[in-house]
Amino acid sequence: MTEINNFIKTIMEKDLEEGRVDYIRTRFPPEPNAYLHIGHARAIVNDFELAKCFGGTTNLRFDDTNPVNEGAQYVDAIIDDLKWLGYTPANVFFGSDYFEKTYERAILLIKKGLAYVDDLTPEQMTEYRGTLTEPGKNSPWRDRSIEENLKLFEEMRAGKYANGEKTLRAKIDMAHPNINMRDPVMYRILHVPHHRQGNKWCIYPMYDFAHPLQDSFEGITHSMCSLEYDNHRILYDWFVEKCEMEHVPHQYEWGRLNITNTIMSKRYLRQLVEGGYVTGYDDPRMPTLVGLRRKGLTPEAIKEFIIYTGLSRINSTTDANDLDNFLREDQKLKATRPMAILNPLKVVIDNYPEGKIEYLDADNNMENPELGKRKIPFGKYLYIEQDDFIEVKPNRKWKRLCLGEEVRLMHAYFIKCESIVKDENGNPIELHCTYDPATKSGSGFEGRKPNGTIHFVEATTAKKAQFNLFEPLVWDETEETKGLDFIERLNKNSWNKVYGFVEESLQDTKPGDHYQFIRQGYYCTDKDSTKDNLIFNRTCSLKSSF
RNA sequence: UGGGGUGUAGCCAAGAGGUAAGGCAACAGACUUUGACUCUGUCAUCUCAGUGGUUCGAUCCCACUCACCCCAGCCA
Repeated sequence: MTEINNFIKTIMEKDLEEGRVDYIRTRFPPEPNAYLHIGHARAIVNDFELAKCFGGTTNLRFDDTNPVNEGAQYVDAIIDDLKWLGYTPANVFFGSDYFEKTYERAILLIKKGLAYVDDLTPEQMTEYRGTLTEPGKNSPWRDRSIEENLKLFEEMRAGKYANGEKTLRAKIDMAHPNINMRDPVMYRILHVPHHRQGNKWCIYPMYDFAHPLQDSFEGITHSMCSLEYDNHRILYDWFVEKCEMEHVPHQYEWGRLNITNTIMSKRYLRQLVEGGYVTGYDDPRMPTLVGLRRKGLTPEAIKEFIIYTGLSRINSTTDANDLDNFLREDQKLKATRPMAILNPLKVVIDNYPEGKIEYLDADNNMENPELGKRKIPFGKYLYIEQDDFIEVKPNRKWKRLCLGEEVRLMHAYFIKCESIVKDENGNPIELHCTYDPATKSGSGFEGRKPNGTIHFVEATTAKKAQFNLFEPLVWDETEETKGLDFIERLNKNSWNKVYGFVEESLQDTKPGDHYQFIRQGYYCTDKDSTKDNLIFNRTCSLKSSF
């Protein structure tokens, strides 16, 4: 795997060299309220890989300081995604496990006169905060005595007040040019049960207060987050200092990853699912990790994509095709390469005996002999791809079949096109060819060079399959598609469903298998559910001409 | 029009005063049991958003300008 290298790594190296830290510890802190997507994967890969570079460790910490919308089902899903990606956290922690310790630091702040209980309503608080260009003004409750604040805060915890009635605020500066410093709320009252704490708490710490303390409790050295938190770093450092944290963590920000034509926000992803536009969070079209997994992406491909695509403080937009490129690269030597014909053109080998079927040896992957061989049938009647034939050779570059020319059928023989049967519109519907037995694959024949190599499927043994993005592979055994009359173009108005002929060997797919179709796309079988999914994705194709 | 962040090729991304890495894509060619893969070559030179300045020398330092992103939740 490619070694990671980016500006955060440089920071870590210097911190180590110059003695600011003597170890590296990172954390991945998802809020358990959504499924992870490719954007999270970038954080995960960087958090883990960067720590790994220096022999450090990474914690998984669920940032569950807001019980609204958070749930245990997401916790399991996130752990599962991490496992799938191949990462094992040094520890699995929950922000809520620190509630008591966090509370103690809040008391400390109150005692130092740096926090106060405020009675302002949410509307008033907005009003008092000022605007981007005008300073805010002090709350009338800002100067309560330490004793009163202590008492009130205890009462807040004890459940004496209703939701929204009071907050605990840091006493910083209502005129600060950075709005985050205008007495940010540290605790709000929420009479909502917590997925782990139950009804133990009715006050919950805000992210800005909880996160730096959590990082400190865990001895995190480098706390990475996205650029939008840049404005919060000043507050992060303020809490670490004023709460007298023994360990001082530091926050670093990087730009978010965007992908062309890909929706990444939780809100829109939820709309896609709830609106029924997709079949669920694991729909192969979703950028979620569970979706990409069903689509056939491998953890290796995702990691390489993330590492190669780099990291900076720019919010970048990467081409969606890159992900497919890395999948192709990853599977190049791992996947077997069966043959399938999507737009069949009938071929009759005139000099081949009627009724004879011979089985030829075919490498599962020409570039990797370790994947073994399989037997593929060859006979008088074949299908080739319509795109692989043109009557008159258009130029020297044309390396496929045309009238009077000879090509190699992959794993089989040279064939030469002798004549064409056309329909009333002049389109070819059947080719008559001859084959040369001397050119059998593996025979070492080198007498002459063919005009390219194309793939094929033996017509009488091939299975008609429905390549469907959303459903398990469907074998179609209906009579009308079995015979040789199946020549119509089935796929013209279909973008998510494609029919085609697949070689026999593909009927024995096993869960976890990946297949790479020559020039067509990918087939993967779901590793866990034993569901088969044929992923026909033209952007995955090995040829740009598709 | 307050504060913060960012501008390097079609897309990512290094370089942090000494004469613009690398990857993807693209293009050209070689090879090939598919044109994929592999290999070779090309691809920023009135060049690093722009304009001035400092300097022997500036993408890098300074000043100003422009563009884009983030911030006014008791969300994270």
